[in-house]
Amino acid sequence: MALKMRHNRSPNPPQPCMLTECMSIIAGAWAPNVIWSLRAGPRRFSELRSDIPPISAKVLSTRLSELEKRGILLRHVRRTSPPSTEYELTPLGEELIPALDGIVQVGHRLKQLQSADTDLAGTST
Amino acid sequence: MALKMRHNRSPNPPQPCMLTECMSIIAGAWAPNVIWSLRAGPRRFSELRSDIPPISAKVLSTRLSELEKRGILLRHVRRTSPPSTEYELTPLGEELIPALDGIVQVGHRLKQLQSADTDLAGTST
DNA sequence: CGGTATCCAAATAGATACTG
DNA sequence: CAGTATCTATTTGGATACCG
Repeated sequence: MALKMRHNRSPNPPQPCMLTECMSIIAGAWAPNVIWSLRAGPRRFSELRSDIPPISAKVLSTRLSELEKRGILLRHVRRTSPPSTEYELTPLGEELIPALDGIVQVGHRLKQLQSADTDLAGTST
Repeated sequence: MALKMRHNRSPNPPQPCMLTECMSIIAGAWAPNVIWSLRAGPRRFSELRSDIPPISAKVLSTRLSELEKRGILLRHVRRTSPPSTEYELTPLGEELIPALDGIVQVGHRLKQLQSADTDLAGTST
């Protein structure tokens, strides 16, 4: 019988493919920034470009299409002159904000740790 | 004071570079899977390879080095014969788990939504 | 303004072979 | 077992030009 389960070493990773697939939502260097820029409300294409300085129109356009297709954001075109387009997070998209925030928190502490290390290295001789 | 605050259109994106930098912790296709596989306790190199099926030794090795350097995990070498190495999340690394989990939750609902769409499309004629 | 098309550069990943 | 080295393939991003 397969009852000789080890207390650790559990060969029980819950679908790594699922994780990979979910992570692909925010894949690419810029998707998280797009979501982040939209967290406070709708933004237009050129506003997003200013929010996220070195992003090219092509990449921004590509990311926006993908995120729209996945249901993370909505695109709203106004046929004014000049034309105007607004992008806005869906409720589901908004749920990604806390997750991104969590990662930023960890990143922040990581930097503090590294500063502390440097600090100690400098004072220990 | 700067009271003429616009209710939206706020030109106030909190350091997109910071977000980008933090996100780079989990950059690459496999880093999240590595962290995920370690969430239940220490794992050895070959165990991680089995956990995350199609990962090559080179990529796993690269990711592990990066994550170790950043302080997300610890490497513990046992000079036994044959040699054995264990990888383990640091406390900071463990803090990434809830964030990853949040993303997975959203991904999961996204899939449900898409199934619902398909379902409706099939029944509406 | 809000994109798309094309071409090119850089980063990431995979396959294979080899080492301690 | 636990990697590293090398080479190549794929993906991603950037620059520029151009269109509605």
